[in-house]
Amino acid sequence: MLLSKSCVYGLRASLYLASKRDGDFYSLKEISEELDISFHFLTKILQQLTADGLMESYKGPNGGVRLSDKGKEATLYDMVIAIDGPGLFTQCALGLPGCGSQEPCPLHESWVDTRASIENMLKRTSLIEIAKEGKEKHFRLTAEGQFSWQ
Amino acid sequence: MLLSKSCVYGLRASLYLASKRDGDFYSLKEISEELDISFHFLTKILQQLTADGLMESYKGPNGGVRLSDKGKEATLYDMVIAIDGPGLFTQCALGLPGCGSQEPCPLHESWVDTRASIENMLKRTSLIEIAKEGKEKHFRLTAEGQFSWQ
DNA sequence: AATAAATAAGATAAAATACTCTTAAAACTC
DNA sequence: GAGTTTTAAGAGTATTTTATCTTATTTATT
Repeated sequence: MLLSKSCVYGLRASLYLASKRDGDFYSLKEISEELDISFHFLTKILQQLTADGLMESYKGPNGGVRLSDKGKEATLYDMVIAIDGPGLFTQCALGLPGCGSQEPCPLHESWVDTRASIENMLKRTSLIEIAKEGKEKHFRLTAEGQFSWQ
Repeated sequence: MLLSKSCVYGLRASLYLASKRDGDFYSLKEISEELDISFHFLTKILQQLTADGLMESYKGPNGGVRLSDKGKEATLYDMVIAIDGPGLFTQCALGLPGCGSQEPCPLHESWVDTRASIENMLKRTSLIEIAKEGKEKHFRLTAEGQFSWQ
């Protein structure tokens, strides 16, 4: 798969938050239940995003997580980088270290373009914009479609 | 990563064979040494490609593997399908089952295009053609560049 | 101050992927 | 036909990814 499961869960949770009221904290329990993601696993992933400054968390009753100012401007690309790292956008399709225009593998030239198109797709729009569109068009964010943008 | 390691090893071995004299069998030992891939692991992967009809094998002294007629016309796409399966070209970027134009996820429309560009890149040229270009331009097929197209 | 609700963090477990080892089967050489 | 070389196949191990469980720590409420 293109993205790890951690990354996909992180993206879905990010879109969830991007669709909610700005500034409010949403509990991990609620997010994990609505998006049907393992609570503990999601906790780990969002901790990473919090450590990266893309989210903010607050402990205690009525605590939870929300997008930080940085997170509100972030794109899918920023989230992918924070969770899966830059590998997808830098590595050789054949896994050869140091592959580049200097010492290319047979796929290098084609792959550079394809890689860029993946990168551009993820960079194109901010989470907030995607969530806005998702809200308008009632796009899915879960397998069973149980989540509603409200 | 985009492709599994099995898949990358399979592609590299396929390009190796595509660059060699048509019809000759090349031993797994030789391939694994030249391409710096674990012998036993490579064996498994090429067995898969043989079972799939993309390669032919011959046992005993002077035995080995070679591209079948089907394999000679194959593209990288065919090899990827044989090893990693069609998931990369069919699955939702957010992993949602049944995601499609009927019930799209927020990334669906963008992802469909990007996915197609990956598919087209892999379908564009046959192994033989890529190997021919690699030979002409001395492209790398190993980390250290020890392999030579000769 | 005590209790409860929530995230943080560490340890553990399960599953998938990557890799290795051993034995069998086929084909050649003598 | 005995011995050797090679792929085939199955079992076993290691590592990484995914997921769970347990114990802190922080904050609010009473």
